[in-house]
Amino acid sequence: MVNIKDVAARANVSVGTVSRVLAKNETVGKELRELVEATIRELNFRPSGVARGLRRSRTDMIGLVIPDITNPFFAELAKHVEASASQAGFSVLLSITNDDPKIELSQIETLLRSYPTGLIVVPTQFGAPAKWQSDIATVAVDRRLKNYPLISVDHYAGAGLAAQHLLQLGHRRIAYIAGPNESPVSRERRKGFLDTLIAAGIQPEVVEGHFDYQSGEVLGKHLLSSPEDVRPTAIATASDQQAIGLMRAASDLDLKVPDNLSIIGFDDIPLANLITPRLTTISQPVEQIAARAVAFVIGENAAGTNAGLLDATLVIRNSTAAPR
Amino acid sequence: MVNIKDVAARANVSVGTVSRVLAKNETVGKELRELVEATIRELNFRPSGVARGLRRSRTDMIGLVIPDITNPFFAELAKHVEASASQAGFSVLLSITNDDPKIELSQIETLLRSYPTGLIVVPTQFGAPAKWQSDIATVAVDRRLKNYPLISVDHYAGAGLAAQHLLQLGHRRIAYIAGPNESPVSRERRKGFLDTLIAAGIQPEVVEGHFDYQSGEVLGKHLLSSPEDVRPTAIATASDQQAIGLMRAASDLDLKVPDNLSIIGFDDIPLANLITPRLTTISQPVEQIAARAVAFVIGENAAGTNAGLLDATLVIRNSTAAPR
DNA sequence: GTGAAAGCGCTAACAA
DNA sequence: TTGTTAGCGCTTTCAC
Repeated sequence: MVNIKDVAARANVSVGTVSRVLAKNETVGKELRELVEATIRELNFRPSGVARGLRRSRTDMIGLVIPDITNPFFAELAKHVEASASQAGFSVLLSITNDDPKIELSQIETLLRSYPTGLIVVPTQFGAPAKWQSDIATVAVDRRLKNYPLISVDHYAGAGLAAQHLLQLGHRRIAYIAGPNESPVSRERRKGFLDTLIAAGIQPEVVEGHFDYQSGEVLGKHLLSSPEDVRPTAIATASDQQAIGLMRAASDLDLKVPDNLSIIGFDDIPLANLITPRLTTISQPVEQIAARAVAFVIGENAAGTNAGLLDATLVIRNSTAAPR
Repeated sequence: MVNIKDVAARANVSVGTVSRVLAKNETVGKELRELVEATIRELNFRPSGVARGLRRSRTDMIGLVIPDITNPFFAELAKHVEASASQAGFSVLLSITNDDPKIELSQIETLLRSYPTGLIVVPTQFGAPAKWQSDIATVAVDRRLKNYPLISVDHYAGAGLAAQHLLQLGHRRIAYIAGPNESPVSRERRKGFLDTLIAAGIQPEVVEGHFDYQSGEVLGKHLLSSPEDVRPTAIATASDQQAIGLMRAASDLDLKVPDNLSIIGFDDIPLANLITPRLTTISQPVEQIAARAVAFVIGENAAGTNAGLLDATLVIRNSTAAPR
């Protein structure tokens, strides 16, 4: 492989000069700069990020640690993190924890060996606080992690939006399919939903499961099995995946959505807009979350782009309507 | 940060010995080895992968280059690649090309700066052959890339399986929703499907679009708009996403699946098993593909685990039935 | 504005 | 079996 020395020799300059050109250092004279640039192209010189990283004790990489890349929300997050990162000249090291704290720990230990500039992590939902530590810039996304700054949608307020929407449509028999109670995110969404409803004098039935399709279907069947006069006219879920599972349950029971049942989800995954009927849901600003997380860890967090809670928005589509 | 020298000093051994312990080199005496291991733990020593990489001209990373992480098939692939890689002690550098050859080129150039041990790439579908080059182990997945070994399902035979299934159910008026004709994968699937049908004396109607939900829906509406006596009783698609879009089209036209229309997809994405009705489809051995790709680039390709075409399997679920 | 040179933390070749 | 040491390819002082 051709290295910086080859380039220097070929261009009859010192390696220092080549390095300065690489760094877009302004102090290099115009002629020399152009000569060096030409030589770089001519020799097809590809600077070693590894040597650079060793010297600077920091590579142009950011570690992204997520529980599950097949979850559409995290896939979306990864997509935008990668886009922001590569925009800024950084590579992303992907690590998948499967929501297992043990794996999270060892994965992060491995990541740290590469001297990344920063770490963006969606922590595992359960279990003890992670016990790794390092002094590199770290930000938590979606879920709280120790004292690291958190970038996330406002789950509480977002769920409140969903409740309000159902209320405004005139629903009174409302049920809620929650996520696991051990998950803080799940608790916040649930509380946001319930608080709003209770403030309106309504006490919804709440069932609890996982965030996945399966849970939505199973719990949905349960909720919808009651006699028509007590059966909920609207069900909100803690995730779009649950909502989609719920739709399936409704269809199995010959219930028309939204005629016989209104459904509202949470997350606004791409699929939400593709199923029939299109799902009314609470949208997370994923792209913004990703951009902020990246900006934060690479130190570009200008004032105003700090960590913090971002607003969710209500996206009204075809799965909700007034009760009949 | 504590380094190998600190460990050596603390344990009163040479750095060479520490390095050998790190490398699990058997030639280190038991006592010394244990002493060093204890010291490593005591000092919380985390060896620098960067220094190691520089010295060896190769890091314990593999680059994964895919068009779109939000595509369920690629997400699944990424998941298993990450699992296999971290199993073997490798990190994965994720790169997303958005199916843009320009981006692919620059992303790969960036990846190469990190001296990865290997590259697993799902090349962009269209455009000229990529013009980057390097001497590190590279394998193409799903789609052909120059002369690199290809690991992929047998698209042609897989599509043939779908055709056979429809034939066996008794369908005669069959249509096919293909992927873009510029995509070799798309062409193989289409040819596999058509060849089988034509051999049975049937000439299906073929429409062409993209691999996404949208295309399935739009093209499906078109196919299903013909009068009932000429309308296809079964439609196969080049992807599950198209099949799901097609289901939506059918539902909009009040056609029951599989009573009035049989649908068979391709890929077996997780969602295929969750929608209503569950989708009959051709399953790709994604996990196996990922494992082989990783084994190949890290040089563990023992005889028998070579690159090559893997078998697709027919997964019969509820979206196909005999015509009425 | 440019060159010279030290050194980042490891590995591997060689010596003992 | 263990120690010593050169050097991987860069960046960054320090001179000039």
